Amino acid sequence: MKTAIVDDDPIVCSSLSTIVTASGTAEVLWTADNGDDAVRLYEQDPANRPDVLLLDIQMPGTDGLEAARRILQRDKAARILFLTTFADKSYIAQALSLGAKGYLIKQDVKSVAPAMLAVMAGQVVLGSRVLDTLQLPGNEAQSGRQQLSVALSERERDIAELVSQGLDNRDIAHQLFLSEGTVRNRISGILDKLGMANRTQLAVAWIDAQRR
Amino acid sequence: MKTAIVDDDPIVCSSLSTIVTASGTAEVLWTADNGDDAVRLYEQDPANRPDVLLLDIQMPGTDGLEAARRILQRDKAARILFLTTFADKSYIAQALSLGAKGYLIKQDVKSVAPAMLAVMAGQVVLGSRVLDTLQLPGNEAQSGRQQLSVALSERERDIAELVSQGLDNRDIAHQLFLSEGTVRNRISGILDKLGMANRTQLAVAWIDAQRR
DNA sequence: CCATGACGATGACATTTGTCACGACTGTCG
DNA sequence: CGACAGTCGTGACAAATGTCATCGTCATGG
Repeated sequence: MKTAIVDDDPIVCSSLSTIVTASGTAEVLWTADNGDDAVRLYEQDPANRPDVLLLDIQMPGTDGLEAARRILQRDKAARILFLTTFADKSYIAQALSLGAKGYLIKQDVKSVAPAMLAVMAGQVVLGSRVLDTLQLPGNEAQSGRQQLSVALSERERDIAELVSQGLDNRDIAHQLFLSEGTVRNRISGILDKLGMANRTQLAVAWIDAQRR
Repeated sequence: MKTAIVDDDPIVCSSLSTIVTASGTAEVLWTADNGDDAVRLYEQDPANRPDVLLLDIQMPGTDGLEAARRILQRDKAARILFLTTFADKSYIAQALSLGAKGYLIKQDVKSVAPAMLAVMAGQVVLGSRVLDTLQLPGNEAQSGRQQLSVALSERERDIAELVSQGLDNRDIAHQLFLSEGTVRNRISGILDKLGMANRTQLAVAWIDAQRR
């Protein structure tokens, strides 16, 4: 199987390459660190396209969603597997409505190879936490628009930052002049938005996201 | 004030430089990414030595403790401020018995500048969690030797790894074929060894440590 | 042999964390 | 104006987490 990797973090790119290659799952045709390059490289040689494209969402400039949009416009058969840090409801909704073949969380790297195989086999793959994030029943109301709130509000980011420093709720409340209950509620909201199960996951993902 | 920074992670080096410089606390004379270079650079120009040396402990080759030992051997007046990831009891004990002027945890970067000022003023600075790690009463018994158990056992590392992936105790227990109670105990032990307060701190520090 | 330490387990306990259901205030936008 | 979103607060409750004391096995090394 042939693949290509798009991620603005060179560390992620190379470790993904290693994993994919070492597992014998696929050969890596090329990598890119931004959406524009990705689109260009994908269009370049129609005869030698990746079977599955691993695509990060958060990138400077043209992001993964936009890149996917453009690629799918030309090649309806493109198999795109999003591999990103957050299980943001808005991102997931957009990715899937675009026609992506999968949405994985960077957290569990080991699942990349099997996911690629599944995608090759025509399946759609969602990371464990991704599915939980979406409420399965028909998303009535809310027509087609989805301005849910990509990412977090400023206050939420403040709190996420402190969580990622290992502070407990009491300390966070003290530092932000809030009640402990509010902090708990805020964090609960953040976890819900990002499809995470606990503060540790938030801390880990947050650090990963900041390190850009 | 003049300073120098020693850390094997270039990202840490540069961000520390930025912080120290931007805060107007000190100018950075040089940086090094290993103990040997640090000793060499320190000895090089006795007339233009850093007032405070920021020193990481975990580095390939000659580590921070060894470097400090050698530097202090020649210059008893050297002011060394350890800045490292773990509040490991053994590390702290060694650092302080060597005559270091401080021991900070990388976690809270903002405290670096004030700590340097305090050290310049002749004080010894310990990060908040560092002090808690040491039992204040006379450490009777155990003479001078300290082979506590630098770092963690293999099993403990297994668990730390899973914690840093955001798994909860139940999942960790399941994945390692342990009881949940054992997992709790193991984590409790790890936190104690490293002077940390909760799993989130462990996760954050662990990721930081692995990213080398 | 015996001490030691890593490993695993249990049960009890206190604390922290996460959820839920509320109410209230604010500023913005159609 | 009303709808709405973001913010902050409370109280109650369930679940997860961390700590302790205590026990047993096993391997290793003096």
